[in-house]
Amino acid sequence: MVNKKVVARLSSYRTALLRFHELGFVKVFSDTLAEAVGATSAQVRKDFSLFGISGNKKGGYQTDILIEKLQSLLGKDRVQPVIVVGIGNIGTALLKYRGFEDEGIRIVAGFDLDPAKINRKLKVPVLPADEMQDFIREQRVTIGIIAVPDAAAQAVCDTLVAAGIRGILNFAPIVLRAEEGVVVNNVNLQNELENVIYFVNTLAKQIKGK
Amino acid sequence: MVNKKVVARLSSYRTALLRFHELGFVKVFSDTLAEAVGATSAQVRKDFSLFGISGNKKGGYQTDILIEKLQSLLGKDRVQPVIVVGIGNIGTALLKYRGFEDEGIRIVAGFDLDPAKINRKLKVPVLPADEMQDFIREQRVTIGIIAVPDAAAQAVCDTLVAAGIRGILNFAPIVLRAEEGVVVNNVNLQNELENVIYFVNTLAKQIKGK
DNA sequence: GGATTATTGTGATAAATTTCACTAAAAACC
DNA sequence: GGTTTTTAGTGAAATTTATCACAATAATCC
Ligand SMILES: NC(=O)c1ccc[n+]([C@@H]2O[C@H](COP(=O)([O-])OP(=O)(O)OC[C@H]3O[C@@H](n4cnc5c(N)ncnc54)[C@H](O)[C@@H]3O)[C@@H](O)[C@H]2O)c1
Ligand SMILES: NC(=O)c1ccc[n+]([C@@H]2O[C@H](COP(=O)([O-])OP(=O)(O)OC[C@H]3O[C@@H](n4cnc5c(N)ncnc54)[C@H](O)[C@@H]3O)[C@@H](O)[C@H]2O)c1
Repeated sequence: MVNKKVVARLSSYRTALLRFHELGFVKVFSDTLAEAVGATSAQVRKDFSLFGISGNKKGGYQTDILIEKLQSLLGKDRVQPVIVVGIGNIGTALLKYRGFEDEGIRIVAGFDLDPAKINRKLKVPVLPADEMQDFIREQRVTIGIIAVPDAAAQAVCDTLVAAGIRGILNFAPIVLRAEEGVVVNNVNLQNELENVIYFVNTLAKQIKGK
Repeated sequence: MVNKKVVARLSSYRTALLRFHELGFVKVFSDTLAEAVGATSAQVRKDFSLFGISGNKKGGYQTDILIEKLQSLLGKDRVQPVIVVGIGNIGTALLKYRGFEDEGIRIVAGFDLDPAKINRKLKVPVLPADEMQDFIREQRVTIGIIAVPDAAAQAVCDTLVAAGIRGILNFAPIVLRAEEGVVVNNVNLQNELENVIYFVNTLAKQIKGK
């Protein structure tokens, strides 16, 4: 019943609400929120009802209470430690990004095979890959990001899962196999770009064709 | 009828096929392909039938012909020039990534407001934002990637569209408004991570609850 | 305080997407 | 050359996801 898309919308609602809150909005209506995230008002209400979130007939939803509930649903009530494996282009971008901290996501370490990438002095240290398993166990990290080349991704996945990682965000363009109970979410940037290219090309053809 | 998800699968089929081809596979079956991309064989065949791609009863699909057809559908028969706006963490990762070139995606320039980021000498030059519109028009670029802070994203989007960009891959966590006919695809990394966190947390609860 | 208005909450309905399950045809086998 | 096997192709069915539309109700107005 609760699927990836609904949860993604919850995240978007939350992001939008934080902005509204900052702008001083005390309450917000389903259609305001819908507009902000590109959905319909009925969908906003349906989504909320799915999680037992209710507002006020007339009067909408109280911004701070709503934020509170979404925070809790999305696990924002405590800091989530996350590690990044593969400190190349993408891995570095993630490590350097300052936006996660305010959102309760703390990248606690990076790992890489390449000795040149290792640096224990950084605020977010980059450690050798062979220290990864111990680190995960000791720090009880459950979320990992895979940003290694595709050929290495499955092996890294296996290692992570063996050490106790339960959720993976994967940037490598392959389908990872992991045991039941491990959550894998893929971000394939090339596919995303190709998607744009496809629709631009077909739209262009349609227009020419008309 | 043709939606984002189908096209995303086409991209995945293509990626998998290139690997199969490299491994010397001359033909491939719907269930092999399905397994490689995490789909079902019926879905693979349905997807292909949607695009008029047919194989051979028994004998499956001929790898090279299939690749050819997907290439053409995905606009790989010519190089697609792309620009990146905002050469921060994500923008830099994209500019430096070597994998796009082999895939017919050429990042032709980056743009940034910050003078410190400008460098015309690079293989992929980083240019001042105010040269962006002329560049797009002169080079007839139609695809752009937005990797600027959320507060700047809508303005950048408007500028891009005014200059002729028809498709946008957006990394900023806001919903961009663009005129009809402009394709916008959002990649929200924070949402993707929160998704993983959500499902890890709810799975953990379920297990404890049982 | 009764009428009016605005907005939620949700069953019913519709649309989209996926899977099923079977037909047809090509290849392999005997 | 006929039989068996294998796999594509595809309508039909099932499932999932989104929209509609309206009753319920709280605030506002007069
Ligand atoms: N950068 C992009 O824009 C982009 C775009 C599309 C896809 N991707 C995908 O994202 C992934 C990462 O891309 P990137 O550009 O950051 O790659 P990269 O080559 O810059 O970095 C990969 C890093 O992983 C490290 N590594 C390799 N094997 C490892 C292992 N077993 N354990 C730990 N570290 C290991 C390497 O030393 C390197 O530092 C790749 O799968 C790539 O296909 C990236
Ligand atoms: N880096 C990540 O891991 C990450 C994670 C989640 C979301 N994001 C989102 O991706 C976007 C980019 O993130 P980032 O970390 O690369 O940001 P960043 O701050 O490192 O880089 C942004 C760049 O955009 C430039 N810029 C600002 N306004 C501009 C304008 N009008 N025209 C041209 N350039 C302009 C800045 O000078 C800067 O170089 C942001 O919206 C961020 O919220 C990034």
